Amino acid sequence: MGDDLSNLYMKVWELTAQVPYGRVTTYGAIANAIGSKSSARFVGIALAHCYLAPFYVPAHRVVNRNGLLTGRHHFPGNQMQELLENEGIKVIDNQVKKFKELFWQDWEEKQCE
DNA sequence: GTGGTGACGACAC
DNA sequence: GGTGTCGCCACCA
Repeated sequence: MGDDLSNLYMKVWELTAQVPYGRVTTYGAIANAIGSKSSARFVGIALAHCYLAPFYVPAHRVVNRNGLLTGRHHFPGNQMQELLENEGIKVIDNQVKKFKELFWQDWEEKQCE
């Protein structure tokens, strides 16, 4: 594939884009899905470059293991929280309410090999 | 080619 | 149970 962008970044973006409306996921879950479970940091970096993705990446649905909106500082103002609340997700004290219930990790197993 | 960095996670104390 | 520390792997200067 002649992808100019790194395949790892692309994986993170695709997995993030698979998160359905009103659901959230974690960096570790994505890291585990791309095969680098120990590199949850890399997921955050990939989302930080989500503007490079050729499609819309709901990065606001990705929070840390504690359900905290650690990445909201990278959004203009409190857009991240507004987007989550717009989807019916209650955010209190920068933390997703009922995060454990809204947590979603049912990645589509796209086995092409 | 090397060093530093980063939207985190797990473990130790 | 909170805090501190290390690890981790790809990107950027």
